[in-house]
Amino acid sequence: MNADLKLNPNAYLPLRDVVFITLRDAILKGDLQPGERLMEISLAKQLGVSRTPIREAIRMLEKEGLAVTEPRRGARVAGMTEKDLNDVLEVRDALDELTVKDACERMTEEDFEKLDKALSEFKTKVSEKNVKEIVEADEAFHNVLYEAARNPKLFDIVQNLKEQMYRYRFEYVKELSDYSTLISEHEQIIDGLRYKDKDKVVSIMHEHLRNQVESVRKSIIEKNV
Amino acid sequence: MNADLKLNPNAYLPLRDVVFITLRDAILKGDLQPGERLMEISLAKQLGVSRTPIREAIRMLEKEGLAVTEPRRGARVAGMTEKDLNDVLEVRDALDELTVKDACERMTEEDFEKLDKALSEFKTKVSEKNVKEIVEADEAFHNVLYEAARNPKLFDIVQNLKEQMYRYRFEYVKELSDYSTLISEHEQIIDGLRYKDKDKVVSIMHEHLRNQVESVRKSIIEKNV
DNA sequence: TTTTTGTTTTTTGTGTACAAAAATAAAATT
DNA sequence: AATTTTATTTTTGTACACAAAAAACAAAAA
Repeated sequence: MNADLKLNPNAYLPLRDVVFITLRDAILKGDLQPGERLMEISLAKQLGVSRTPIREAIRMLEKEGLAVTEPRRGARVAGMTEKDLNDVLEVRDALDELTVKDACERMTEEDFEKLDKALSEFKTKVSEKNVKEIVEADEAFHNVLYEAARNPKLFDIVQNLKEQMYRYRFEYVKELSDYSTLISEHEQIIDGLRYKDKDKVVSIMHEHLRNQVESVRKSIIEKNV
Repeated sequence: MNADLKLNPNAYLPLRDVVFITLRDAILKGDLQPGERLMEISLAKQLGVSRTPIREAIRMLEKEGLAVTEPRRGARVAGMTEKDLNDVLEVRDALDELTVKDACERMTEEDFEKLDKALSEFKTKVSEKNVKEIVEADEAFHNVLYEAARNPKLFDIVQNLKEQMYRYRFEYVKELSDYSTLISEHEQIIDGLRYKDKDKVVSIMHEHLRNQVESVRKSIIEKNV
């Protein structure tokens, strides 16, 4: 029943961090399913560590919204309702707007190079039609923007929001029959940034996310029934 | 040197949570200053608990951005640069916009009653000219909005951002010679919400925050020199 | 005086033991 | 058979012990 977990052997990090990363990845990959219990002794045995680092990792997962604990009843992998997902997407939309506004003002030539590179990489992956790689390339593209915004607080929050909906990251790509709109939107974003046309970039960005929202929403309804 | 901490005796909560709340409050109140070390044994002794709950609390503080830890060197109370504060305020501005947009659509009659009440309370406190109470009333007013937005994810993030700049919460009020603009802005927000005039509410909200930003920025420059 | 080196102390990292609470299973009662 | 009661087991909550790393200090050398 339990996916057999293996410690991500990042030496030089305290055990709690290694455990945290291991558990987080297991949750994100779906090896640990929503609702599944996170039992200290069992996890400790599986990972070959004591309970102490497990507990600390659980506290961290809690704060990241990936685990929920009831006192005296232990922790579980956090689940997501459709409402939760909507809430997250709403916030993300607002922060994506901020991101591109900031990026408009702060993009360097180096950032543009990265962005161009990310776009051509994205096009390549699209032509190869491998969903997983398309998604990764899409994320890479957007991560360039998040970094170009040069606001670490913003960056952290967005990363966390992405984490919370990581399970659904394939859905919006899986659904599409052709990816030309996706590519065109990316191109338009770059264009808008080049000409520092905030209004344009913002509106494309919103449109870009709205498309995702619909497909993800459909899939979560299926999954939760 | 160290403020003597006392356990916030919230029975029925696990010790780690009690410790967490105690430490968080101490940091927010300034009893624990930025940069100050959070030493496990010392804290454990002061609070009369063992190191285990202390460690878990520290992990939680870390994730909330209130503490920073270096491996093998322990944790410190997180500090804030001017850049950090700007970053936080930028995000808050974006989320305040989302908040009032949501509130516009979702406000119930009950919410309006709460808001009216909060406003008149605010006016009372202003007339009494007690800065601390004015700030609290102001926060209460805004919290009504955050709740009226009915987006718990948004709510949590905003609360965390507020926490990070808690130290500076007095500054924008202290600076003002008269509070009439503050009151008028609150009134205009209510008006805009009543008529569901999103654009109006959003622009007032931005203006409202911009005023704060300036005073807070001034004060942080002073404090950090 | 300044730098270097070695020793001691402090502090964190990790594991384990024991107590208390909750969940589960088994027995007893209706 | 259904329900309550009582053991039993599991699991968390908390404390403590020991090892290892880092910091602080002191003594010796330049």
